[in-house]
Amino acid sequence: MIKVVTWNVNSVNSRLDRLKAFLERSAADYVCLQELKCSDEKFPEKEIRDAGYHAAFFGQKAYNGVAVLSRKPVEILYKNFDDQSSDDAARAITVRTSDKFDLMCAYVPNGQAIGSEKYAYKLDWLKRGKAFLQRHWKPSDALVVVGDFNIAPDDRDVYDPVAWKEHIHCSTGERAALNDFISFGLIDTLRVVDQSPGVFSWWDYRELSFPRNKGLRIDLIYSTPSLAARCRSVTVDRDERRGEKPSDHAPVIANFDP
DNA sequence: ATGGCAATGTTTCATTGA
Repeated sequence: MIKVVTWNVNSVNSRLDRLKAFLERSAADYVCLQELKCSDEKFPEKEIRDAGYHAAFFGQKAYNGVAVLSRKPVEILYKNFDDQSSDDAARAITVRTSDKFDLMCAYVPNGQAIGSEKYAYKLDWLKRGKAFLQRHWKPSDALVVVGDFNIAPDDRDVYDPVAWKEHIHCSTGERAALNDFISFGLIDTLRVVDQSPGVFSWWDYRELSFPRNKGLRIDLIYSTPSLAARCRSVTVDRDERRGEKPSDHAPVIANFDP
């Protein structure tokens, strides 16, 4: 099996002990991280190497930052998108693996509030992301696109769809932008293997949201059809949300036939 | 309707997250 993980760690340095324990216990082949919250200089490259992983990273002071950790070395293809827009946020890194697929790790903008400047930036980011995919890949290629999309794809992915109706992460505009992004030719691997509602990947730190399972599924693993056909399971590691100093996101893990 | 929690840097508050 090829095990691919996406996890918003909410500061890689603050989560370093947990990350090392996760690598040990999951034995994942590829771990895509978002919200490193550190510059490249402060990325814990040595400790990750000591844990048996290579690291392709694209950091930023205080905010954002993405990385792909891997058992085998990868080739970095792109940081962010190779378009003409000016990006001051480190939100995407794409690598070529030696397992015959390319892998993009994305941290989609939060969007803050519907109608805000940041909301427009979020929709535009996804539009630029689709154009980026179209420039470099075809749906018949082997491509995995994972990350914190900051959008719950449909109401099964929301603990209280009525309360969240037309709120940030669930709005019609965001869902349309996400559907347009994946219309490149991407499939939500979780929905290949599991149709059930209530599979969440994020729970607010506040209000005892995790014990009450008041969550959202916003951390997603997409792939092109050839790989989706080889997807055998997609699970959320809820244990990672328990105990001392968890991230507010849990890792999402997909297993593909080799 | 509001805030509640956590991390970072601008640090004992402001900003951002979702």
